Amino acid sequence: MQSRRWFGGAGFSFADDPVTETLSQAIRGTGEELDREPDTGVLFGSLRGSVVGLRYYTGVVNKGEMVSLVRQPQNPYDRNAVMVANVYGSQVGHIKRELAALLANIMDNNLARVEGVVPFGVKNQFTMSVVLSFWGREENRDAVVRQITSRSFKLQSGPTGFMCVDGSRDLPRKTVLLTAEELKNAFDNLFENLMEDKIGEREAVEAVCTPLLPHQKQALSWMCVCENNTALPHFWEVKEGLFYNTLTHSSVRERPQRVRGGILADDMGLGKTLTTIALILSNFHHGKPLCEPEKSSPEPKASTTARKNPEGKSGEGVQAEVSVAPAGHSPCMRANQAETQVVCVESVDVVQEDVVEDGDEDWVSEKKAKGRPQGGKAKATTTKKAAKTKGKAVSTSRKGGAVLEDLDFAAALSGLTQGAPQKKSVGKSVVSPVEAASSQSTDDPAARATLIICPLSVLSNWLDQLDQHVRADVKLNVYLYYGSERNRDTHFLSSQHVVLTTYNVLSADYSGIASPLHTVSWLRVVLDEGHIIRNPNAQQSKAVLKLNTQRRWILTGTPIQNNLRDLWMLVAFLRLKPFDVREWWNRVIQRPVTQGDKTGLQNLQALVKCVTLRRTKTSRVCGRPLVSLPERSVRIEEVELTQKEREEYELARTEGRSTISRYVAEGTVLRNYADVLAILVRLRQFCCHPDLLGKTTTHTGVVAVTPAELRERLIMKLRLVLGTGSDEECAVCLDSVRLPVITHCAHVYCRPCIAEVIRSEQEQARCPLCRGQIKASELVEFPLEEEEEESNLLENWRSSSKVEALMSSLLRLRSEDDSIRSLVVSQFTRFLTILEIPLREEGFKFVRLDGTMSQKRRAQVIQEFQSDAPGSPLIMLLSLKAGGVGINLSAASRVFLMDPAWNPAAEDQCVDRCHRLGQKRDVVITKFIVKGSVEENMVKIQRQKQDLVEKAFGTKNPSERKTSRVDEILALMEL
DNA sequence: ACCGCCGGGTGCC
DNA sequence: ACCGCCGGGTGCC
Repeated sequence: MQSRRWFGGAGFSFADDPVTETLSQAIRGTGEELDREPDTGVLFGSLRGSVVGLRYYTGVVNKGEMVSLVRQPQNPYDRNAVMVANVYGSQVGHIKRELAALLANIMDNNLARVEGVVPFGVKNQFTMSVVLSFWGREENRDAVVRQITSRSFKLQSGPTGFMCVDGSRDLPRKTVLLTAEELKNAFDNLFENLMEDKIGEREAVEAVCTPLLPHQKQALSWMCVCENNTALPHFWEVKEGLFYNTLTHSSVRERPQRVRGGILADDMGLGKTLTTIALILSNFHHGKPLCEPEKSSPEPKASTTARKNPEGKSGEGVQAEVSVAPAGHSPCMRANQAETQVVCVESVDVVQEDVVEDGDEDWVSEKKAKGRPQGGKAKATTTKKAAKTKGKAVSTSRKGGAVLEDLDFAAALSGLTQGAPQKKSVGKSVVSPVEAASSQSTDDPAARATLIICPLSVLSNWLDQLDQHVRADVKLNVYLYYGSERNRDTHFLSSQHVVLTTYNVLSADYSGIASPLHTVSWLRVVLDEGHIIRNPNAQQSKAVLKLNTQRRWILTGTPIQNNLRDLWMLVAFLRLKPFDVREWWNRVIQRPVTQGDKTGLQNLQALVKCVTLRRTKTSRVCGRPLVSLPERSVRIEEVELTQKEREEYELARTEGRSTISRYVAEGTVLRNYADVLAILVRLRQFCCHPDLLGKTTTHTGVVAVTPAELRERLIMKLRLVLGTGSDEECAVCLDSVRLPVITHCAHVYCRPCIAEVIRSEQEQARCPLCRGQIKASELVEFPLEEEEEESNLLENWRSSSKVEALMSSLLRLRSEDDSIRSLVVSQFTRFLTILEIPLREEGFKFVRLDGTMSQKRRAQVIQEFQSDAPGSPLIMLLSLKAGGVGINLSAASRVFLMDPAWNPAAEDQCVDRCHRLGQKRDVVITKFIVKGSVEENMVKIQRQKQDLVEKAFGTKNPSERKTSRVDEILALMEL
């Protein structure tokens, strides 16, 4: 019989078991095409079938529980085989042969996604019923129905009452639907109020020389608990010897792997970096510190220059601060050494959790193996006692000066009981988090390095902060894994304390043959700005998922922007079972939530809550604000145009209005969207400076005749839409446009996004915005030209009202207090160029930061601006979206916003770069608004926008967005 | 599986 | 005895 099992075996668990890995990969792999739109499929109907061969597998399925159907084309007995697996990836059985033939046909041809629900409970011994439902695109309905009926199965319409996740009843679940507004609010608040009341505080170890603020101590405490506490999240219970998940109502025999890590989603500026550094130093194996200061020989802070500068000559791949002491004698290694005195075997946090060790469990389970239920209480007591006994054993088991550490002890215990059946049955313990050290005992104790992955822009920030917050006499090995000369030796990497790298390097390595970063067994992986990996199709996301580590952290200020799907990737990275498998995420969370199902949302909230800590700048702890930032005030300075400027402006405005009116009359606004936008951009540019338009003064809107002319026109539009730094979004990915291309119908997308549309729709490809025909060959991108007329711009330089307004503000400021630094912000980089002239003339020392600069140059500029050395610049010219989040410009306390942005959040984000932790002065923001212009209207709309309750996330389709944007434009033009 | 199916043993009652 | 019937072995794909 054994030999007939070609796949699977006795109750396998998740990641550790290679077989399961294959299985979950198989599950992941299925239906990926359809999974791309999990919430758009239509239900064709359902039918009852049977699952056979139950007795060969260990997967348990409860009444009403969902199962997944996985094709097994390689099955030696039947190439049509369809395997049935439960939520945790354990195989349950197979679909009966004849039905499997039908499903194979449907699944292989991608005609429908097939989902299974088991209507009757666990007692099925040999076969069981399964209700299969078929979801897919409407155009495939006929084919599916035909397939089913031709094989004389009967398709019932509707879900036949067994669709519920919560399968306690055989009745269709009553779904409580939420209104869009409720949903939106709930979603907005998803990440709010996640502060656990019981969260304690924890001091960092001495090695961290910066004192932690109270909220940072809380975060540290929380992070340590997340890492050390092997208890399962509260939605797991032990029921009748099985691990039961209250979210999915399903059970597993094997203890699911607990998430060790989470999402630290604090607002930026609250010190996520510092807290993470504190975590690295404070919580090595078993809650003990990684490094302690070398008290014997305090060394002067040395060689900081080497680590500081990723761009130094040899710059890249520097070993920062080489540890001199042989590894074994380094204090940093102590945690691993048996002969060292153990300071605290269990951290305070762990002790609270009522630990039950592996061995104890077995002991308990054997005791009560026969006499079933009842006395749950008695069992719990036994468990507790066992825990206590064990605790004692640990603290007294010194043998020849060696102390058995808790886990070693646990391992020893489980070793003794190896012969006993590996069945894990623990009495229903009083404390809901069920512990078992089993997951830990599989950890590689040699793993010691933390890998930090961040965007290039904050790489230097990490180095700075490590330098700043770690005591100089602590030998922390930090290796910057970056640049072509980086050391790829895995032993070397493994021996570091911290390895720092970027997402780009990671994905570059990953696409290679043997990725060093994927070979190392990490103690911890930290994703800084973790929202970067929200697109699961991205190479860097895939690379990140494949890292081999015990603990996983995501640092982000913006865990989700507007789409539930963003969250999945984070969940998958954390391996939050079982939702790291797309199917369960879709079925349990995504589809229900997008359909407005209240329980779906509650599940989502529970899920998020158990892995996330988020505080905002305005959060309060015990009634006190988290951080006390200096005041910030906004004043609007109205700018009057000169007579001549006004005339020019009115001319352009009148022309623009008539063009747009014509589109409105023709009903072609949407189709001429880029044109409309261009008109608007032109007016906004006029408000800043008449020369901003450059050579784009040609009239748009005129129908082009020759292809060259058309191309020229499209490029011009593209430049108008994007080149100015306005925040246009791609209608496919709904993100800011990257690698912009413009279609012949004048709509702008990211090249990869629209290329994918064209690839998948082939000849029928249509523009997502206007449904016009599009072809790959007709996509126009920016030519690599420019710059000839830049000098022209500066030679015939003239001023403008807004320039004058800024200059007089700056001059006044300098005469009042010449230590105050300012950010001068515009969306138009050309405007920044124009501003350079008068700044130079008046003898202001300034730097400039915009999106065209190399990362290297950016870091230099930021450092220069932040430096308090005499003669350092007073002003930074900053393009609104340059550098993204996370840049620290706290040296500035004045912000001049030269032109209003579409998106008030972009302005806020920009201001936040100086109004953040470390800011000593009150921050004053000045917004220049030209009186009687589009700018005034933009400010009005910004205000309305803030009050506006938008429709729920994700569901809003791109053209809808554009429609509302068009409404805005009409309002701006007073049409 | 308290089934169905297979195949060997068996063969009036 | 080329059947029926009985009862044991057996059992997913």
